[in-house]
Amino acid sequence: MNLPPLIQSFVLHFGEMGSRWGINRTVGQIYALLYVSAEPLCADQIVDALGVSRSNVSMGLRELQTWNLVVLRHIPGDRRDFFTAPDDIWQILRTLAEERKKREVDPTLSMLRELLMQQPGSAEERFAQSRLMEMNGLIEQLTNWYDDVKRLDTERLAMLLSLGSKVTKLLDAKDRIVSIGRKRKGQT
Amino acid sequence: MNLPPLIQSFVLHFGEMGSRWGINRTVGQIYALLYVSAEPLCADQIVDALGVSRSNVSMGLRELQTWNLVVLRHIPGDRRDFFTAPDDIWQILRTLAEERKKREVDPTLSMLRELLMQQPGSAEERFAQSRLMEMNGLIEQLTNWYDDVKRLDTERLAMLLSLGSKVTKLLDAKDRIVSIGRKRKGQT
DNA sequence: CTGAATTTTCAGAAATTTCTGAAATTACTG
DNA sequence: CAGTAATTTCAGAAATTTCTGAAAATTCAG
Repeated sequence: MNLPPLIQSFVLHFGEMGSRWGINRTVGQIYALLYVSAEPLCADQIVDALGVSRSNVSMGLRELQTWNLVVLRHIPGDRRDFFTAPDDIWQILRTLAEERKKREVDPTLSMLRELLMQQPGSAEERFAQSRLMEMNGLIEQLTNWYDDVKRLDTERLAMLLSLGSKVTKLLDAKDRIVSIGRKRKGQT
Repeated sequence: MNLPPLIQSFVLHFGEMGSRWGINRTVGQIYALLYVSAEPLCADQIVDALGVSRSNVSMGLRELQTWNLVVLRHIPGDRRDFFTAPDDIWQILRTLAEERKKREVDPTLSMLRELLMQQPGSAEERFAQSRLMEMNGLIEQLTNWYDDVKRLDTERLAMLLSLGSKVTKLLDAKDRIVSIGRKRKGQT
């Protein structure tokens, strides 16, 4: 590996981290390298920087493309493919969330729905289905929230984050008002 | 594997999914099985249900314990250890979030902070640091939100989720009011 | 204590994943 | 087109992870 020490540390960390997610070390390293590079890089530059085989880089870039995490660029008068990570880190976050949902959450949801359609054949299965229902409900709540929030522009999303749990104070206030309204009408 | 078909499907799915996260197939299967079982199970019951070796189950249970995802139970007059998943799925979600943060986010944050302390040795490193700052800032926003929200009780958390992006409408209203206030005082 | 029941450990076997080099394919230039 | 540059494919090598069986350790009843 042939990189300035600071960049090397970052790249190595992402390589290790990658294996905790579903991606392999090389893919993690390639992405880290593209992320901190000012200019787009071509495959051979990545080979030199990381010291892995050309074919490994080719496969890694292909995987990053299936994740939509990498942008293919061309330099006029140059036949090679160049790659970058998007500039906007919020966009990267959105892509990551979307792809992970597609790969992890959606298949789980359809599995749950399928199993919940089945007629339970025993008390054990009936109990299991009640647990699957709880899981299905939780995931639906989370994905509904996500589907709603992901449409926000970045400024509003950041706002929503900075507000955090304070949101619930507004809700409490609303609840109190509603409850007072009910009391006036004599409904508990 | 010796399980009712519905439960077997669920267990197998979780086994596969497990490998997409940092856990292995057996650990995923054990957890799925405990999750859908009405009663606590002992290691040998898990061995029979999943058809894996006793030692593998022992290691899997130990890993689940380090994740705090599993509760050890004792039955009076029985020397064996019995295990369950917590009843409350929201609690499971909280534990999962906390442990994943501990293992994935926290080490990344300290790596970033360490690298941001270093004096850049070149223009490349200086650019890289600017990218690390963006990443650090994003992760801090997300973890601050998480640290705030995780303290909410389940009812309020569910409220917050169901509100979703509507929160920002309240914020917009607030902003309009503030901006009118400013105009009255003649400050843009 | 003794000994049986239970759990854990761990060396190495088995399975899986990652990576490479060579060959094939594709894409472009002149 | 012919030729070359660039990329992809893929069989098998290398590395890593997972799993097992046997042995060791622990726990507890009598």
